[in-house]
Amino acid sequence: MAKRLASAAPVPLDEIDRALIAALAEDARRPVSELARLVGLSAPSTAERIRRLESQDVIERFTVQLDARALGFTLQAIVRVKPLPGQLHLVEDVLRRIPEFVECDKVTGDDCFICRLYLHSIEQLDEILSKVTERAETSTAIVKSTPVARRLPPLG
Amino acid sequence: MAKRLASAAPVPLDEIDRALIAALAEDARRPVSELARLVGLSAPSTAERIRRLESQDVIERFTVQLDARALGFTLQAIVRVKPLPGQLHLVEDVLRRIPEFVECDKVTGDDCFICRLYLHSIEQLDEILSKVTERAETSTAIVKSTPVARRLPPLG
DNA sequence: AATGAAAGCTCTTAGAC
DNA sequence: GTCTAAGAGCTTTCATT
Repeated sequence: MAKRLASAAPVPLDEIDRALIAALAEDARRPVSELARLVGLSAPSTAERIRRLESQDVIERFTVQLDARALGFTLQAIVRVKPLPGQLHLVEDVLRRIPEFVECDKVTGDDCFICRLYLHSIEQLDEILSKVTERAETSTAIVKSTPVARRLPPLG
Repeated sequence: MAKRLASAAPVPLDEIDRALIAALAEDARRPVSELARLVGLSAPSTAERIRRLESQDVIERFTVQLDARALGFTLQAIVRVKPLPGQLHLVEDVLRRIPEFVECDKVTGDDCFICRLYLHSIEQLDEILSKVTERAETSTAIVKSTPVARRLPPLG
């Protein structure tokens, strides 16, 4: 399965590709036969399109989206992390190793990292951030609601 | 399929549930028979566990993770958005309607919204933010790398 | 690239522990 | 809550257009 170069031009998608991706985004476990009906192709063609989208790296993977609340994570926070001088790599390692940080980006500007943190309670915030504050300044915002939950970007 | 109450106690997961979720997170399209082998149960029991995790809302959905770069989104930005007085609801609507905002949280503190924005080019940043800046102050950080890509929270 | 038909798997249901 | 067994349904292969 030939891997696409990171620098290559965008993969062009047709209407059927877009419909297929939308159907898979809704429920990735739908049988190929059902997907085929939805996009108006035969099952073999549909299966081949899915394989093609995977080998072109348009589809990274099929995965499961969990509900943080059902798992007892009653709070979410967005934490901005600004490492103290000389602590950049250590801070990155610390963030990686704390599993409650479910997402973390290194960004331009004053705050070096922006991270999403899942919490069982507000008390847990201090507990977790204490592992970071020896090496970085942090600034925490508690999530009150999520007007846009993770969604697909525009496909065309 | 009885829906779980949002306020209910966390759903307790056993080792098999955790293995099953991990296997589905890696590849949500794996056949039940393969999942069954991986977790050491029969196919019918495995299928029933998946249904149970869905009806308990632990599993929100099975979905597809796309590669933004293969789609031509060469840049990602994190934008903090602080609505001007009286513009809060309108700003929220604007963010929702711009599909390049793939995620958006309303948070405590001075910046009301924190959003993730996919971009085809740096020129597109101004283009998109101009729809917001009439109604809000924005502060943009460009993503340089992603030390922690979206991952599962701790399950146990 | 897409299709239909058929072989081979996979899923689900049923019934029992 | 789990299992086996068997029928129903799905996926894949391949020859064809």
